[in-house]
Amino acid sequence: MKASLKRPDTRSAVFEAAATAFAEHGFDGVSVDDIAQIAQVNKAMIYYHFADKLALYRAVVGDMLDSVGAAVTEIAESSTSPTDKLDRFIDRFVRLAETRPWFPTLMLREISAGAPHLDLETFAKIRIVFGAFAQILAEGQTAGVFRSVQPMLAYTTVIGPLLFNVARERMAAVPGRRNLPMFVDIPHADLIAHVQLAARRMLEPR
Amino acid sequence: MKASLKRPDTRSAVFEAAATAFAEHGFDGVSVDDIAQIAQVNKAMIYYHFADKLALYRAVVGDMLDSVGAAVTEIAESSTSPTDKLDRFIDRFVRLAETRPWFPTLMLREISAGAPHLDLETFAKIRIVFGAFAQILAEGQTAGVFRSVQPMLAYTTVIGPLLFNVARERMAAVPGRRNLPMFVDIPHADLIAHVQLAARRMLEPR
DNA sequence: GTCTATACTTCGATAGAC
DNA sequence: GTCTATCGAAGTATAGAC
Repeated sequence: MKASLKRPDTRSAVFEAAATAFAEHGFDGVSVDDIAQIAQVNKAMIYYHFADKLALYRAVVGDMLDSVGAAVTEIAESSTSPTDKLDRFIDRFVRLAETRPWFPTLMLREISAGAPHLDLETFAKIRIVFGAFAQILAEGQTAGVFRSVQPMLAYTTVIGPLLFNVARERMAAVPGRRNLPMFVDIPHADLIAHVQLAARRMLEPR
Repeated sequence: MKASLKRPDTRSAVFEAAATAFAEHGFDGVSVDDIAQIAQVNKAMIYYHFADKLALYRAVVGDMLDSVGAAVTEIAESSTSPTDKLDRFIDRFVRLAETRPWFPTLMLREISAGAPHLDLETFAKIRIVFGAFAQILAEGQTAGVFRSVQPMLAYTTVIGPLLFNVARERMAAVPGRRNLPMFVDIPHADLIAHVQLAARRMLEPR
């Protein structure tokens, strides 16, 4: 008995192929033909499951942001000290980036370009991530363990170094650059410890 | 008497048009036709002055890096305290970004993409910028006013937030996003003061 | 749901006249 | 140095058979 010609997982095959390809080469750098080839799917099927290239892209970004938002919200609402929550926020961010390497890469590319492919719906998801951070910050300020800072400046100080390091690792991945002193290998444990320390000192009340 | 048909400034017109356009839309997002139109120059003239699109791009990036490298090297070699040099490094970086808005934007885009358009010659210029920072750091460590840190981690902590904020400002520039809480206006003076404070605290020996 | 074929557009680059 | 015209490749999207 022959198996059904239907492939119920066509959509997810397209989805995963798009996620990795977009992260690697950006929105403009990936053609729909590329995605079809990676997913082992006919190109017309992509247009059957998604309205167009942009809708597919937004689906990928939105899905990632939902995961990250849920993860950091859980940390913000857990029952430890604000300082510990901050440490865990940083740690979780780096660990998520290890599990889904395309997530920080894709987001970094997008925001560096001025986020031309994101709509307000996507920004609402981003806001949840920032909101979790701001919640931790406010809790610490109320408790008197954090000083008063503009939340976005504090967020910038934490996320900026993490994203910059993602970019550094990506640049180092190109053959022939490994020996450049800029691209020394920095273990993620060191990165996490350093950002945690810098964040804690930044927020110390004096 | 008719003026000469020659336009000795054709090359620089192309150069400036390319700089702003590449920063705004990235390498792939700008066509040679676009540059020709902005510069009010015939497209074939671009290929007369530059080998190809990539060579033009690298010329733009290289020129910017030369300027920044010279500026920060001057600071590193000046005769003030390491702490003051660090403050001035941060201040100068933001001020240069104001004078030539396309510089940080373009660099951020490029490194976010994994720097696929940069060659080793360009990395040598980048290294000069990082080298100036590392020199300030080492001087402070020798003097005992800075703690021991991996230079690239320290650099990341300073540059990361600055570049992240550039991206934030660019995203906020799109109509309809201004009212989003993520995109509150942060005066550059506040940004500078905040990063200076965070950097100083990060490097405090304890 | 799946595939082939193709219409339509944009882009990088060059040939060759002046 | 300057310009016109154009080639050839690549990309998005759709029409329409099965």
